[in-house]
Amino acid sequence: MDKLERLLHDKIGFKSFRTGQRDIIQSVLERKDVVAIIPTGGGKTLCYQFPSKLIDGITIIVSPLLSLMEDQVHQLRAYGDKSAVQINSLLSFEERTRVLKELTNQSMLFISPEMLGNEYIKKRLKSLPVGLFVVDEAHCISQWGHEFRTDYLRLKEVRALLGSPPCLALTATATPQVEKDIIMELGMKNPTIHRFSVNRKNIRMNINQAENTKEKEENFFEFLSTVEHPGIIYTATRNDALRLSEKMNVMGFNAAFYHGGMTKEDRILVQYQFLNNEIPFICATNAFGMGVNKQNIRTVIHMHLPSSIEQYVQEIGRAGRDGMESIATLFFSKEDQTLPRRFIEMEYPTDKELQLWLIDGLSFYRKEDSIQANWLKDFFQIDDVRWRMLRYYLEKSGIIHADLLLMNKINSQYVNRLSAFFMNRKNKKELCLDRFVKLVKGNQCIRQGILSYFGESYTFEQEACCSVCGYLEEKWEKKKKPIQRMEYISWQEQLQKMLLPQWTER
DNA sequence: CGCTCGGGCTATAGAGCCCGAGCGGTGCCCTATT
Repeated sequence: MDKLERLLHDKIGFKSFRTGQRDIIQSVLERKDVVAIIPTGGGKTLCYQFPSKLIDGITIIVSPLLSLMEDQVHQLRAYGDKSAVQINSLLSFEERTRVLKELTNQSMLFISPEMLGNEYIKKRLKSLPVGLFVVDEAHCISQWGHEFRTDYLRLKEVRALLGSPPCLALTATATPQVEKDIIMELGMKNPTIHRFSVNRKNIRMNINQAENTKEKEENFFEFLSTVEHPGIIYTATRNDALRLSEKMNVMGFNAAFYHGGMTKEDRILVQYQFLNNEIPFICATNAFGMGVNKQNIRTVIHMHLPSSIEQYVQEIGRAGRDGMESIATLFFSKEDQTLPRRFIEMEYPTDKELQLWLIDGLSFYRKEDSIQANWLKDFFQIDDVRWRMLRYYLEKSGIIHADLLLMNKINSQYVNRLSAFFMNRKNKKELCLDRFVKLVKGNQCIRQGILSYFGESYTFEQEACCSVCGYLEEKWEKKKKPIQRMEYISWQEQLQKMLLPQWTER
């Protein structure tokens, strides 16, 4: 046991580090900026929990989801670490005030990027010594920051405001391109990169091609009777998640559904039941997964096309965290491409819209110096997500300042530049999708394709790899345990059983 | 882009077809408090 391990034992109670942890922690303790790409289940939490005990000042951990923060804080508490707190919308005003007041006694603060935009909170944090700035699930910066959650792109400013403390970015999946993006958007200087392979040897990958959607679904149900649970089935739409889970129940596979349109309570309930092995299958949109800390997921099925290889790897990575053999299968038919393409399209305003909003719409007010920025949104009824993105870029260019849209700064050249910028972003996303489609349709080894996308080479031997290399070996066939189908009970019958037991007994 | 849904038409009294409109995913935070 060396010095660092002794400290680990004293402070946390662990005897040794897992692969990669030591190097990452060492770099953090040397006060370097660090990017760590470490596979799911690799013990990311320790990489900031342990340093937070050793360095002066508080450690701020930026986290993308409320449930993730809750989970982290609870887990730390469960292991006896009471020095972690969180600030988010789940707290009442009084609670938030109290937490902010007592921050000096804490070593870790979990917070959302949006909350870090709050002036009062920034002011309070600025008055504290900040020892380490951590961004958990840092691929969100690249995946969400530029369009969907632009507060991710403001983290650089926040970090500078806090006196540029050393920064640690953690993620399980980052291509070299995403890694660059993270470094730039966090304003890191000469960061140390710790990159571990994204390969998950215990996950076999399978792609099933069908002629059309109907055939795809038939293939899916045929396949379903051969897989092990627990399993996640990803669908493109909320409606599909619901429909498929109903159909699965009729076929005797007990399944629930999950998507972002459900109430918070329902989502928590379903997730809880799945975590506790009360439901073997869950049909979900991509709302489900991040932060779902379940070790024994055996199967991840895609009934749609994720929009990039990263996204796919993130989602299949939820299988087999216990290291046991698991399977990921993607069912594909050519129609599946249209929806992700549409989603990419929908994120950005068209040239026509930009012209209408920023040139034609404002021509009326040319004599004024400025107008309220939100006038644009309200007048043209721009949807929330696109407005927030547009607003971010208008603020970045100084066209919106202190809630005011400055008339003299806007002209058609600017609008053309903005539109070219959006076009460029859109093209990039389309290329990511194209690359994935090529992988899905092609006859190259899937694992090799994925690894090369992440800048890795595939040099090792894998017993059973993917549907191209032939994972459906006899050995694997023998190992499978077919699942027990449940007797289908309609919700009407279930309700009757609960409310009128005497009826069902009769 | 491609599906689903609803309205309207036809041609006959209930149903079938066509066409256009609308929709499709991810999460923080919320008009403000200290």
